[in-house]
Amino acid sequence: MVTMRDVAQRAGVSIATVSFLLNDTKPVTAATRARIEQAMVELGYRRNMVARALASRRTHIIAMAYPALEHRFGMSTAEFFTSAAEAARKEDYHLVLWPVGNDGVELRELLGQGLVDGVVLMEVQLDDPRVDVLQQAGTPFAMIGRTTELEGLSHVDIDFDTTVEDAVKHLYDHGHREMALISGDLDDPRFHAYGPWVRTEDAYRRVAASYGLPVVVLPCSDTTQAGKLAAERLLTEHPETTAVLVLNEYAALGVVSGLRRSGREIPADVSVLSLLMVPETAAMTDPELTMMRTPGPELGQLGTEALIRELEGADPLPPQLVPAKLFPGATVTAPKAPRPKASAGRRAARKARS
Amino acid sequence: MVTMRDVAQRAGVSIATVSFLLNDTKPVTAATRARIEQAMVELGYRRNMVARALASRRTHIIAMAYPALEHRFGMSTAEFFTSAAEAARKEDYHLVLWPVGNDGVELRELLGQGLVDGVVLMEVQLDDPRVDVLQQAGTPFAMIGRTTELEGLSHVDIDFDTTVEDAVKHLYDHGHREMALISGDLDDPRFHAYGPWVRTEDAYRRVAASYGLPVVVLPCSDTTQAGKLAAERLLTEHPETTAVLVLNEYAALGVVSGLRRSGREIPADVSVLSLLMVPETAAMTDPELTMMRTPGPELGQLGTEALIRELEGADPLPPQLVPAKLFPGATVTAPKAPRPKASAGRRAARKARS
DNA sequence: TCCGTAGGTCACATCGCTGTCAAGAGGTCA
DNA sequence: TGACCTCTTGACAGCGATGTGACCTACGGA
Repeated sequence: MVTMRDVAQRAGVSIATVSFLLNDTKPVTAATRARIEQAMVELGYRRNMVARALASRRTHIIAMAYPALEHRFGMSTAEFFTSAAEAARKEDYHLVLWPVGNDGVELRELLGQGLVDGVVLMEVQLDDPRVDVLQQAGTPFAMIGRTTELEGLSHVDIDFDTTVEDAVKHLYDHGHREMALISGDLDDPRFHAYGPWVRTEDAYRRVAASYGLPVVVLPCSDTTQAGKLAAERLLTEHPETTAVLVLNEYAALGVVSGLRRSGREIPADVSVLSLLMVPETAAMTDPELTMMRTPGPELGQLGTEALIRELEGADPLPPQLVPAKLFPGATVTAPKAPRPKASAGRRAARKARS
Repeated sequence: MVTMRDVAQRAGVSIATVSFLLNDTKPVTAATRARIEQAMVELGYRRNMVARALASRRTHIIAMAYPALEHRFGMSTAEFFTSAAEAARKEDYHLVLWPVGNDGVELRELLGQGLVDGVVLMEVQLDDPRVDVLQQAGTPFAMIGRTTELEGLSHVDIDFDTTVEDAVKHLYDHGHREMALISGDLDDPRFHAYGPWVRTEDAYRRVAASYGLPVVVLPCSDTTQAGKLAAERLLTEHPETTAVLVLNEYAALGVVSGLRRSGREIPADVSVLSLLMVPETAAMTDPELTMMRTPGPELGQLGTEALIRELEGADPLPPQLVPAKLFPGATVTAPKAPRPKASAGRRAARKARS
């Protein structure tokens, strides 16, 4: 293995000088620099990360802690990951995906080993034990998602309020007045405090009310199968529904099949709008789903940047909320028996909301 | 930070003794062991991986090198990853997902830094530049997939021959005689040497011929959209087809929509069988897809174990090929106009194949 | 009684790099 | 010429573990 000592020797300088050049910690004359750089090329020198980490107490590794057991690693997550990895590489960090349990035990173990400089936390719960672990360990971290208590925690998240607002507006503007939300299953212990589900459902209740709409919410877990069942239940319990919003992307696929299996045409009989989805998944149904596109790339990047700034001691990035943007597909249209335009009263109610 | 020195001091022994205990490298008296262990608990000692790595020249980190740019990280990949991570943890290794390019450049960089002990290679191409990089660097590695030249390379892979054989047999036994394979798009430069696609297509041509079936193969890339188009093309070019095998799981979803959009009932008019898929994806269509289930969990585990054995200097695990197993869904049934049972001649032809 | 052997323990060099502190080189100014 | 800077470079003490070689008991056998 070629070490710094070898390079220094060949360049006729001390290893300290090589280190200064490599880390840009002290100025080095152009001539010396040239000699060192040439020596490095000639010897094929590559700096040893482990030794560097030990000496500097910085590994330049960031772990993306992903609760692999509780959450399936789907397309959306993959998006977060790849964009985060890219952002990290730009700043000379390695981002790796680290599967950990939601309870924080494995995370504590990981931190104790001193292998990572910081952590990007995914799938954050409203009251997440992993946050305590990280704080206790004093490890810098950024959340993609957020806990209820946010005091000084750097985070980025989806702007659920705006997302839901835009989604409902889209349907409302098409003339829908009988909507339903197929939400998450908050009774499932794994998810009862899962931020995206709680926040989306809250937002929907608020927005629907402000539009003067009846509030219909059905729980549904995160599988296609569950989506099928939820769709069937919806049709029995609320046959008047003309448009349905679906929170989970896999459930959304099931809702489409479920509705169709029960004889409904999409979108002729029922419009469907998926609230958090990636284009790949939207393309899986026929017709292609209209969706709010999860801002995975943005959030992955922002979260990583926020963390790195903290690691580098730069000014912290302010927390950011990014809404999912509407991507029209072909599953939303006007309801069959068009209702009269919204009355002035309703509009007023909506304005008053604010 | 609590170091070994602190523990040693508190237990009244030298740090060497602590190290011996921790690594089980030399025997330690029960009494000494007890003292040390108590000291560790009291101080909350956790051994520093970085220092350990530097001194022992083993980081205990395994990278799963995934070509994130060329291949989408889908459900199947997630399965490989999680099962591999689990297997690694059992053997006291950390497995992390490391996104690298297919050309080997980033991989070379990663290896140079001395951060990983070994590499699990995913999505192997028939002639993979990453293999050269790994061999040059002298880094132990195991492949999930395989190159053409396998001389002494430890690997595990899907048994494409058996998988395709079983799949075709399933359809044949249902009475299908007009099949088609919607394969990978080998003209796409990213995939022209992608093992699974090449091997599956080869196997299919062989098996179909041995069954005396007409060989119909359509290229198709790995998206739902492409699957839809391929289905339409199939119906125009080979309207006689009664059963279709689909290689890529996302394409399979598209094939189902495509067929249905063209007015075909599934499975009444056309049977569909997906060749490499995970149950979650199979559940996304309606009716649920009949599939050959990708042996992701098995392969992830086997690959990791093979690598770890190599790292530990144990006897190498022999290369293993695992077939995908049939998971009946509801997309395969007998063709509408039942053909006469296979003639004796055909059966003979099949037997003769071997 | 003496020696050999094996089991336990310790001191210390080492892994490859960082970063502090000190010192050398060269220039400026009085 | 000497005092005083500034700009570069070097020596060296860590970082927290590993693992070799030496040493120090005990104990059994001759």
